[in-house]
Amino acid sequence: MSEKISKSERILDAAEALFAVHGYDGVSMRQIAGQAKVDVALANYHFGRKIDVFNAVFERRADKLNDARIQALRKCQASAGSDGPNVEKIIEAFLRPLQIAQDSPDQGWKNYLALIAYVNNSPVWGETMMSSVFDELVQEYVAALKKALPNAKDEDIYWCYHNLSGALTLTFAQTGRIDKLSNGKCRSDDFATAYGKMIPFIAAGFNEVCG
Amino acid sequence: MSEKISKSERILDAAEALFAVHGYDGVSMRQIAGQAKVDVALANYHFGRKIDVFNAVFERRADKLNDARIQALRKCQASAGSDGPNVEKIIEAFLRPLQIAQDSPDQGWKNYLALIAYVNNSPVWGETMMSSVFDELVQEYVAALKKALPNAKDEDIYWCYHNLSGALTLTFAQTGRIDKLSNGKCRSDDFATAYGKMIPFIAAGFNEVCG
DNA sequence: GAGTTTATTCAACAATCGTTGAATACGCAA
DNA sequence: TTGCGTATTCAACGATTGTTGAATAAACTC
Repeated sequence: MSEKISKSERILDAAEALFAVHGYDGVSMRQIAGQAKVDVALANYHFGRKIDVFNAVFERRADKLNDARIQALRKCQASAGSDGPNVEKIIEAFLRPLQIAQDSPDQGWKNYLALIAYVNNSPVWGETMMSSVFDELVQEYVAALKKALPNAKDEDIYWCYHNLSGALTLTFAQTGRIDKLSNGKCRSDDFATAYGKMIPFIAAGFNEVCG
Repeated sequence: MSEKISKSERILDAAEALFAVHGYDGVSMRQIAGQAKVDVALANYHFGRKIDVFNAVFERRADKLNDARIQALRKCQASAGSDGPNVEKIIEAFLRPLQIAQDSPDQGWKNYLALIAYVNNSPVWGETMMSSVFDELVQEYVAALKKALPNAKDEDIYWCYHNLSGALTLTFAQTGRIDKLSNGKCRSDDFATAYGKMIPFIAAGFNEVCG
């Protein structure tokens, strides 16, 4: 028998998977409890209200993700000269840690990224939730990008980051649309390839607009 | 007194505005009816079930949008030589018709684009709904891009389109996140500027990956 | 203006929602 | 074993959900 997972974690796993697909309002506490094989009242007991379950899911993996990305940035800064890393290296540091979602045997990571996609695109949660958890990290990356693009205006950097964020978010969502469009040549869940194409694409965009 | 709007259109307007912000499950028939100042049962009478209201909203402006984009493509193809327009012209034709959402006095257009963002990022609706309404148009643009990028592999074109679609979708969503990140220097609802930065950004990405 | 179709409202249905207070089971210290 | 705090279940609450059949109003035809 493999190691046991506590019921409170099973609740978060179930909530993560369901919220990622159906959004906050598309999931009931009973669905979560059912999928976690737990009584309805237990989620309330452990986390409080439904919105608190949602927040708990959103924050659970945030630190690990932020740490991995910060370390990737530090590493590429360390191996660069005093001018700092170029745009492509910075984008790569931003994206590659996300492959944990594909490399990890834990399907929860993929669900988590899909949840981020839902939150980031939501007019309700997009600004507040994303900012509270990811802004510090993003501003570090923006600072690195400004150093790599000394002639850029601030607003240009942010618009380019906006494009990066959008492309990334759609990847997270794993909707299957590109699979259909490309008639199977591309696969939504193939993050490695997605990032491989995205890194030079985004870097070229930054250099064009901010160069 | 200005021209009257029929109750069934008021229902669609209300549904459009609400679905765009809260998604399918975050909106009740009673909210829609309330905002449209109409009885609860009327939406059922006119459109059928709740999901049919959703579909009706999604399809209402689709033809007009597709027509405008096809015409823009035809126009830029006509003014190009026999080699066809270059990437930047094609992307511009793809994006500029969307400015109707900003130029039109009808706020509904902005709501509609936000709804598209919701659908495109949804693992539930993303593949089926988007494909049924927009695939024909997209494949026309893909064909034009292939002609402009004769050395590109098919899958590269689709991955690049994926990046374009993601950046565009996040713009549609108008979440206000870039406003906060940039400390007010960029505004989520400023589509004209967003497209102005996006066109050279995306074109450079295509040329880099598919060139 | 009578008759008929369409549009709209009213009232109500069963089902599901989030949440809670009380009851029961469990885990561990003494 | 006794006690006690935590974890979990049970049963139920009022509120809201989508939907519908019947009743009423408006628009249109002849």
